[in-house]
Amino acid sequence: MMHASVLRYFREVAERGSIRKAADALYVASSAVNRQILKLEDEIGVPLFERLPTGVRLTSAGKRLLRHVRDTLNDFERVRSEIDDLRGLKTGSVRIACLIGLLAEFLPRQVVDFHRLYPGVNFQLSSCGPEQANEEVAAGRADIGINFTDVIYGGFTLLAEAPAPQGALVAAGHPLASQDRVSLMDCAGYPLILWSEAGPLTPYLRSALKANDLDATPRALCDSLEAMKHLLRANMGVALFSRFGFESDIAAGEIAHIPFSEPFLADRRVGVFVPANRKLAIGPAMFVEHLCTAFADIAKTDQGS
Amino acid sequence: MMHASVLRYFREVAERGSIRKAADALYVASSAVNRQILKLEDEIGVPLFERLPTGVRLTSAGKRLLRHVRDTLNDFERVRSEIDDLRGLKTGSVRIACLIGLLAEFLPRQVVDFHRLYPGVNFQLSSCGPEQANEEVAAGRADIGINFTDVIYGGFTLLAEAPAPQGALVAAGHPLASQDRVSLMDCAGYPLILWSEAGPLTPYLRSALKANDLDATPRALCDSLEAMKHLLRANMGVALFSRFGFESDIAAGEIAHIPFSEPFLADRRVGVFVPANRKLAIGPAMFVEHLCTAFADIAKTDQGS
DNA sequence: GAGCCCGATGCCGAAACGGCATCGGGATCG
DNA sequence: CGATCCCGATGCCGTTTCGGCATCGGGCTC
Repeated sequence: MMHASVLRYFREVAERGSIRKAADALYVASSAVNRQILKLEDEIGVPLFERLPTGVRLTSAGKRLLRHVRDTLNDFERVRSEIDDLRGLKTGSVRIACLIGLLAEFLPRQVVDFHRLYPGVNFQLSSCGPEQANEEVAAGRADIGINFTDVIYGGFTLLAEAPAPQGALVAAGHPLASQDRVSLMDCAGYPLILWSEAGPLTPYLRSALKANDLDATPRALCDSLEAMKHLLRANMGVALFSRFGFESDIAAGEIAHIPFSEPFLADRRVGVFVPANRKLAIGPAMFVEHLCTAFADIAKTDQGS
Repeated sequence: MMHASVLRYFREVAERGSIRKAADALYVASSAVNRQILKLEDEIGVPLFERLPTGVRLTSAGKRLLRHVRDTLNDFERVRSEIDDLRGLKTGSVRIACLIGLLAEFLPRQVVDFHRLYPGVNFQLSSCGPEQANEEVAAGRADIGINFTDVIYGGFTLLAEAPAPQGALVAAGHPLASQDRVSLMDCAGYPLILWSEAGPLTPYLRSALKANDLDATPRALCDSLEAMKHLLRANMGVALFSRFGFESDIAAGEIAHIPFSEPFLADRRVGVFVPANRKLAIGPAMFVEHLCTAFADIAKTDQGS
């Protein structure tokens, strides 16, 4: 028992007005209950019961304490069943609208971690562009959103954020791979592998290309991270992305991520958000806490580097 | 400690993020703290901390539990200090506006009982007629009122009530003393000892006197219970009152109380009331609970007879 | 006055707790 | 790359606490 048994003893005695009756109901000897009550009164310093010939009755101090004990035990029961629900399989699902980059590696890792503790929770992961994520959450099609912080405006609560520097992704042998920083202009000189025709970088990219009088047609346009990785590994060109989604390839040394030198690109951040004024069910609430610590880890690691 | 020490251990570990640090702060061996945490996790059935090389960190279940533990310990501290305040002498006073009858014997007895437990609480007892008691409380000059229930109207909360049958008080040897019931008319035939010129009974009394063509002048008019008792013991006449205020003399056999046969007089009730929507300080709140149990005792005793 | 039920208490074995020493593993620093 | 440090985990043991049993004294009931 997490809570001292004297709490249950006290409550039972208070409710039955008799130490012996309470002891019977608790399946312990009345002497044990009696001693716990005496010890409790000694600790509080005030009699909690008045002794009548027919049993005991709460004093005013006892009544006050009983409120506390009831609240405590009831609240504990609630907490306990909340946690039990999570561990078991009674709890519904957590729906997350997430940027494709974090959906690829980061989020599944978090889901796996969480699932180890709470195997009963189901997940629904939707990949979204920065324009859609907010709407998915606002429309109630997702419980939790992950998006760039600069587009998380009113109506949402930002719970955690972490740096997500944009940069160039290239194969290990690519000329850019050895640089510390690259500018958009640097990238414009190479064949490009782009996610889609219109991403958040597109306007800047177009102007950079136009300024250098280069062809605006990317070498490859694909909406699959896996395909993109293949193309990158084959040195087909330069992709523009955050490092999320490529972490394992970067760690393996096959792909390099070089942050942009432009601050407005290098300083982008991603965050976890939920609708303001919507109370999360217990499953999403627990997972969101898990997510937040993961984000805090990213932020700390990044700060340290 | 009323609450299991594991609560404090858990909170300390959660806040310091380290079992050893927590153990140092708690002045116990780290192994003891560690074991309590392990046992707790075993009971809950879910890890509460993730173990990092640098210490521990709460899981989402742990965070949920921490909220509960914090609430519990904080609330307990509050309850404890409330009770301590009462037992000690830090708490202010309890002001009671009370009908003269209950102020004489009943209320002092309750005050003495209460004072035995909580010697730090001071009292201010005001004797009031039925017209004044409500006003004293409403005006904030008293925290608690005791009055006839039929004049406790809106704006007050009636917390407890008990029968207060009105009747005739006479010396032991008086002709009425042997009767079970008396009517107002019976009394009108004897010299009267009245509290004041205008009490709640006055109109009925006057009409009874007038109907019998008797003198409306009472033999004695006095606003002191002590004086009234002396006059009664000397067989100076009949007093009209509830038995409250004369209990010891009745028990001693010197004075007799004969309830009225008229239901609207015999069925009068007195009650404890407080202003609706005013939060009582802890002292008055505790005393009012004490009072309520005392009233319940009266009601029960009376019902049994 | 006998019997009954109440809480309180002495006694004893069982269980829980805390302290000490130690282990193994990851982080850190020279 | 190894020495060191700090972390949580664990085996061992003395102490404390807890619960069960029997009993006591005091009101209440019949």
